[in-house]
Amino acid sequence: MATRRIRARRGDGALLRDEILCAAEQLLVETGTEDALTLRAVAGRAGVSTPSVYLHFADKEALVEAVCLRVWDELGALFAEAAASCDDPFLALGRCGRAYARFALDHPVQYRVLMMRPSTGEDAAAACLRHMVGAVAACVETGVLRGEPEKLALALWSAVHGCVSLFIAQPSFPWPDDREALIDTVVRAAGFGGAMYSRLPRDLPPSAELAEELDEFGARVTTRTRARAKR
Amino acid sequence: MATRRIRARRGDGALLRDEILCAAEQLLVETGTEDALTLRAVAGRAGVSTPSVYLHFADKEALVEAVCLRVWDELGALFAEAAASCDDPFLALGRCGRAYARFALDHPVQYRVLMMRPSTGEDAAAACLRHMVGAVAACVETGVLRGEPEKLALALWSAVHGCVSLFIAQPSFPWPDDREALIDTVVRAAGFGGAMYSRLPRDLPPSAELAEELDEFGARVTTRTRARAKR
DNA sequence: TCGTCAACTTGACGGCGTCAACCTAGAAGC
DNA sequence: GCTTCTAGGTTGACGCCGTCAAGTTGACGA
Repeated sequence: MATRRIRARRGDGALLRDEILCAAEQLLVETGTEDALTLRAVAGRAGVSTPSVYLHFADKEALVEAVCLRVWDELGALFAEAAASCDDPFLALGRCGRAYARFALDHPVQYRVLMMRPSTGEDAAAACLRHMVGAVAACVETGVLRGEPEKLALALWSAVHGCVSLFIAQPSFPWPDDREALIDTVVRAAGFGGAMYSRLPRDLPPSAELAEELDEFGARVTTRTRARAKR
Repeated sequence: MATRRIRARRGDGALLRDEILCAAEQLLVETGTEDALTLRAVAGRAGVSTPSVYLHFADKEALVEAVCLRVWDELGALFAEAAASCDDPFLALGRCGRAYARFALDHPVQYRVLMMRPSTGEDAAAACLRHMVGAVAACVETGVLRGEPEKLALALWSAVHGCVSLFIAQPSFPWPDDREALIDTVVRAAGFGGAMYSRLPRDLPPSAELAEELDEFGARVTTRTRARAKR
C-alpha cells in the first residue's frame, strides 16, 4: 500500500498509467462505489504521489471513465458468443439481451458510471447500441422483426437497460426473488413487442376485441409448436 | 442573494425548511446539475449560514432527496389524468407510459438523482411502480394483458424507464431527431410485448415460421381494424 | 424587567481535486 | 569518468467541500 513505487526507466513512463488503472479498478470493485475512488486513494495504492495521476489523465473524470471502459471489451465478446451460440436469429437476439444483462450486473459500478451519468460513457453507449443493432439486423433479415433496425434496437436496448439499471440503482428495492426470471420476462416481452409493433395498425381495436385476437393467435402458435415438438 | 434573512419567530423555525428547499430547487433547475447543489450555495441563496441547513436536514443527501421528491406528486396527477383520459385500458396504459416519459424529461435532474443512484429514491421508485401496476391491472382485468400485474408492470416500467434514462444520462448521444416518436415506439412495443409474452410458448417456433404467423396475425388485425373504421 | 430557550452564527477540521514549482535518477555526449 | 539534460516523478499549497462543537441573539412568558 504505502510502499513507494520504484521510478520507471526512461521511456517507460506509460507503465504508470496501467498501474494507476489497475489500482483504481481494484478500489472500485472492492468498495463497490465510485465515491471511494479518490485521487489520493488511487495514487496511494499505486505507490505514487497524488499529482502523478495527472501525468496520464487530464482529470479525475478521465481516470474514472478510463477505468470503467476497461470492462467494456467483455461486452463485445459476450455478444459475439451469444449471437453465435444459436442458428435462429430471434433466439440469438434473446440470448444477446440476457448476455447484456449479465454483463451489466457483473460490473454494476462501471455500468452505472458510464451509463447513468451525463457527460461520460458516450462511447460505451454507442458500443452497446451497435451490438444491439447487429443482433436485430439479423432478425430483420429473416423477417421475424420488421422495421428500421436502429429503431428496433433502441427499443430492445431501452427495455433491458431499464431493467438492469433499476436493479443496479435501486439495490434496496424489494425486487422479486428471481431477478433472472424478470430479466427473461423483459427480454422476451421486448422481443415480441419489437416483432409486433410495426405489424399492427396505429389505431388499435378495442381491448376486448384485441384480447380475443391475441388469444387466438397465441393458441394457434402454441398448438403448432406442440405438434412440431412431438414430431 | 447575500441579503441576510430575518430570523423566524419562535415556533416558526420550520419555515426555513421550505425556504431552503425552494432555494435548492432553484439552483438545481437553473444549473441543470446536482453538482451545483452545495450546502454553501443553497444556504447563501436562502440568506442563511451554511450549518443552518442541518437544523432541518440530517445531511446533504437528505436535502437533495427531499428536493427531488418535491416534483414526484406531479407524477401521480399525470398518471391519473392519463388513465382517465380514455375508456380503453390498453390505450390508457399507453398514455400512462407517455406521461411517465414526459414527467421524466420535464424533470431530468430530479429523475436522475432519485432513479439512477444507489441509496436514494426508493420511495420514488415504489411510487412509479405502483402507478404502473394500477394501469396494468386494468388491462389484465379486461384480458388484453395476461399474467401477474406486478411482473408485467415491471417489464413496461423497465422499457420506458430505460428509454428516458438513456436520454437523460446521455444527452450528447446522437439520438434520432424525434425523441417523441422513439418513446412512442418503445411504449407501443412494450405494451404489445406484455400482451404476447405469456400467450406464446416458451419454446418458440423457428424464426421463419414465427414470422409467417406474425404476418398473418398482423394482416388480420389490420384489415379488421380498417373494416371497423369504415363502419 | 428578566431569564429562557428556540433559532440561528462562528469558527474550525479533515478531506477533496488541482496546480505551480521543485527535485532526481539515468541515458547521452564528450 | 564526468557533466548535462530531460523524463518521471514529488512537495507544498490553494480553495472548496460536508460536517460539527460551541457560541450568540432576540422574541416571548412570567
